[in-house]
Amino acid sequence: MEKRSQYHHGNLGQALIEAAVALIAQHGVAGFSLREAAAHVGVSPSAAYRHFSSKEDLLNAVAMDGFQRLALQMEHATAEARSLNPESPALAAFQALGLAYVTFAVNNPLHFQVMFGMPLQAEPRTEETSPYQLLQAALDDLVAEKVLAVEDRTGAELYTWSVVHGLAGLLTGGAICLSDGGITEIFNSLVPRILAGLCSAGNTILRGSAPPFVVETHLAEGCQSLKS
Amino acid sequence: MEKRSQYHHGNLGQALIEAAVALIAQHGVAGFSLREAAAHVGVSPSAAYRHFSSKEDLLNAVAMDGFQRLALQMEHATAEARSLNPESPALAAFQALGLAYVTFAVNNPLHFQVMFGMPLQAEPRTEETSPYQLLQAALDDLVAEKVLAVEDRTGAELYTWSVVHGLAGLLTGGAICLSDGGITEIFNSLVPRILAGLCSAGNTILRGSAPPFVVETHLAEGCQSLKS
DNA sequence: TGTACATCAGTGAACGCGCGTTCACTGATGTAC
DNA sequence: TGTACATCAGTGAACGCGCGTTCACTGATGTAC
Repeated sequence: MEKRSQYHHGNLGQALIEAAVALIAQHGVAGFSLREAAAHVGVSPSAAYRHFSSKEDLLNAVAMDGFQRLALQMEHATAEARSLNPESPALAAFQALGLAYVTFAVNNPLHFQVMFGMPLQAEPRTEETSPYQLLQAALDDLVAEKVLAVEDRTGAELYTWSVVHGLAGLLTGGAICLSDGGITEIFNSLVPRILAGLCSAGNTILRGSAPPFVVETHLAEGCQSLKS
Repeated sequence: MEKRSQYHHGNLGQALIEAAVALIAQHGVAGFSLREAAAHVGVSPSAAYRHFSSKEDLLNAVAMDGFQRLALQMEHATAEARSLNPESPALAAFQALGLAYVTFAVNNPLHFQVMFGMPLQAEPRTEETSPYQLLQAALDDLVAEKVLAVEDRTGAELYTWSVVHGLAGLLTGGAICLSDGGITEIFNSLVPRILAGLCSAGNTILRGSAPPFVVETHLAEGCQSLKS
C-alpha cells in the first residue's frame, strides 16, 4: 500500500495502530487483520511482531489510543467552553464534556466499539488523564461552582457516564439514527434532564428551563431513519 | 457434538440460533463460526444454508432472538412488579423494566454486544412487542398514573433508554465491574436520579428520597474491580 | 391401501482463501576503541 | 576519524489451520391417484 524509502520505518508501532484505526473504521473489527495493517503501512506481516506480541495486543493498543484521543477531544472541548462562558465555566465545561464524548462516538463508531468491546485489562498510562478522570474533575468543578450540591456529588460519575455513554451507544449501534448535524440538538435536548438527575437531592440549578448553554460540534456524516 | 437419530432435524433453524448464542457466550462473536454452530448441532456445515443465506444472516437472527428474549424478560419483570405493588403499579413496573434490561445485559454480555453491534437492518417482527415498545407503554402508564407529567412525556424514551442502556454497556464492556449480586444495588442507587431526570419539568414525584421500590434480580456471576 | 413422484432437508467432498504466527535471515544503526 | 561488532528492526518463505460457500448427491416425507 505504502512505499517506504528506508529500511527502518522509524515509528512502526504507532503507524500500525493508525493503520488499524483506519482499517477498522472501514471494515469493522471483525474484518480486520494484522496482515492487512502491515500491508497498509508497507511492511511485512512479521515486522508487526517487533512491536506487538499478537493481534490481540495490537487491538488493545488501538483501544488505548482511542481513549487518549477521546480524552484529548474532551479536554479541548471543555477548555473552549470554559473560555466562552466565563459566568459559569464549570457548567459549560460539563456540558461540553458530554457532547464531546457523544460526538467522538458518532464520528468514530467502530473505534468506539473496539474501545468498549475489549476485555480491557490494559491499564491506562498514569501520565495521561483518562476520560473518566476528566469527568471526575468536571463534577468537582460543578460543586466548586455551586451548581452541584455536595450531597449530590456521590455517584454522580456513574449516573452521568451512563446517560452519555448510553446515548453514544444508541447512536453508534444504529438503534437510533439522526440526520446530519443532529447530535448537537439531540444532546442539548437531553441536557435539562441530565442536570435534573444530577442535582436530584440538593437541587441548585433552576429546572424546566432550556439548557443553560447550547454547545455545538461538527459531525462528519449523518444517517436517516429512526428504528424501534 | 450432538447425535441426531433422524435424518431430518425438525427445527434446525432455531437449533442453529441457539447453538450460536451458546457459542458466542463462550468465545464472543469474533471467535464464532458457522461451521462450529453446525457441528454443535450435529449437522454438516452446508445444512445451515437451508435456513440462512449466509453467516451474517445467522448473526442477524441471533440478534433478533436476543431482542425477543429481552422483551420477554422485561414483560415478566414488569408483570411481577405490578402485582407486587398495587399502590403504584406503573412506577414499580417502570423500575422493573430498567432493571430487567440491565440484568439481561450483564447475564448475556456477548449476546448483548451482538444485538447492538450489528447494522441492524432487520425489521422486528410486527406480531411481537419490542423492548422499545415496552418502554413506551411503561412511560404512558407512568403518565396515566400521574407519576409523570404530560409535559415531561416528550423525549422520555430517549432519556430513559440512554441511562439504562449506558449502564448496561458500562457493566457489559468491563468499564465498571461489580461484585456478585451488585446490579440490583447499583441500579437502585441510580433510580432517584433517573426519576428526577424523567420528571424534570413538571415534577410530580417527591425528590431526595429513597427509590420508591427496591426491585431485585439474580445475577449469574460477578467480577471484582473498578476501572477508570 | 399401495404405488409413483415431486419436494424438501439433509450429506460430504471440494474450492480457494487469507489468516496468525514462526523462523532463519539480512540490512541498518550506533557504540567502543 | 576509521574500523569491528553487538544490537536492533526489518524480510520473506513457510507452517498448518479453519473458514464461508458451492455443488452434485441422497435420504425422508407427503401428496395424488
